Amino acid sequence: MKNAQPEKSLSAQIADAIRTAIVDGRLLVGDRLPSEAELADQHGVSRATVREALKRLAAQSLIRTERGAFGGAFVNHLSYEGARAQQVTTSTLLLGMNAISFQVACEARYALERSCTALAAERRTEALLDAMRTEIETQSAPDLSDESFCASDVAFHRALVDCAGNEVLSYHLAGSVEAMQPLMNMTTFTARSRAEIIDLHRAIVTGLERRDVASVDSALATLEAYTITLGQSVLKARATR
Amino acid sequence: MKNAQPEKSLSAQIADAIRTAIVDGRLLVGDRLPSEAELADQHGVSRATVREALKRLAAQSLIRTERGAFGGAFVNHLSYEGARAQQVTTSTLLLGMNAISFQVACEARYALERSCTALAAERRTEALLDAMRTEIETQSAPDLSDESFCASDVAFHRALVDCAGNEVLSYHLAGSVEAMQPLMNMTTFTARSRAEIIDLHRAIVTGLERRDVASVDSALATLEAYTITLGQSVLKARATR
DNA sequence: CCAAAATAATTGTCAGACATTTAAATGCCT
DNA sequence: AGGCATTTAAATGTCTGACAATTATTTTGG
Repeated sequence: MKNAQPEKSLSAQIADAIRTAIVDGRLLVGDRLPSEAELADQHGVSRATVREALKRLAAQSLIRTERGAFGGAFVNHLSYEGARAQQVTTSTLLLGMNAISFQVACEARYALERSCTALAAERRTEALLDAMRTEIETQSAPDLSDESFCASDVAFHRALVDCAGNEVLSYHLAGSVEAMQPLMNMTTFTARSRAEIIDLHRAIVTGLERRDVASVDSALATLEAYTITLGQSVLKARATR
Repeated sequence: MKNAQPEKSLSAQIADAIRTAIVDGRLLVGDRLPSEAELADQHGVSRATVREALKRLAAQSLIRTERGAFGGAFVNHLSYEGARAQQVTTSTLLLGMNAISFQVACEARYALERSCTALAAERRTEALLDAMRTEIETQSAPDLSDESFCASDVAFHRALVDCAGNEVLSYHLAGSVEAMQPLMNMTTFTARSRAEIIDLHRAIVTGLERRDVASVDSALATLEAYTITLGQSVLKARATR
């Protein structure tokens, strides 16, 4: 295995070195890196170059910097929330830049979401079911804006994946589903289609209450099919306009 | 909604401004940003500060820089590969830092992977089935190292998710599954356990050939259960040592 | 003993310089 | 006119040295 790119910038090389040290565990969460001046000495470069390297790492949330005496750069604790937020921005950008068809995105979204149904039916808690019921209430308000409806929809599905009681699964699913939300939001919702969606949400909650995996799964499948037809009719309307 | 942190560093503020411009579509893929000197003028800061901002964006693969006349910073095209690589490093770090139990990770991994079975059975191609058969051959070599066995295992599962024929789904699943690989690799494989795993891989391929969703799904479920027992026995062996 | 002030360490920012890279413009020779 | 070598200009990459701002610690004064 050869070195591939010996012509990378110094700041990138230094960032890579530190990143590797963190990933390999030579630097642990909370550890303080040497000061910028020391790092500059160690690597034989100027402080400006070290700073650019540190900014790269900060952009990935791998480190944070604190000012003042005994400040410096510290290895960050990466939280689920932080990691998810990063994943969402990356995925959202990816989908936005690659002209994904609505149907493909929709298929992926529901395929992913359905991976939690079995666990969710088994482990759902009253608290999460209540959260889902509350969102259904919200969605039923007649004068709700499209944005608010979508936001509540996201919250509903978020609660659904949390029902699986597996934080790793929640992290991946919430990130994937949320990243696709901008594509999902292409559709505008009529009162008729909202009613349809809310009915399916009710079916999901009922299925979870009864621990009936099949009915939850089929409600999600119906929701997927319905969302795709909604999307297609929106596209058709735009084409003939 | 208030501004939360008006005391963010200038380089972070400038990075945010440019990032927002990219995400909002005011800067398109391939567009060239103003030169560092121009950006410094526009924002009323020094070139060093602008450079730190640009390095932050480069770390997220949002831009790339080219040297020379008519070089500069260009908005990047985010590829599936690039996005997946970023997702894997973030997720790997997250899991490594949060002391995830083997069982929880395993459960999440297989739950996610099973989300592609229905589509995979429907759409599998001969090319991908062949790729999976080839990996099974590789895994059957008696003098294979544990690392090579794991690598082939990843390739096998990668081909499986690709069978679903949905690039968005492949992206999310491949990233999620790959991120959990380090945790999966805790286990060491005896000849006996390898044979067991290979048998299940064969069952998966056979199921896909016959477009038999249920048998693929049950093979994955068995594989999950077997992997968990393997992990537990490894833990037990370590505890009593 | 406590509070205020000085101190020191460290990051954040700036200004200017030089090195390096690269595409385009120029000039020269055939 | 056309092709090849050279020069030029625009840009990023790096270095140096300085100062500002922040903050934990130490010192000082009452």
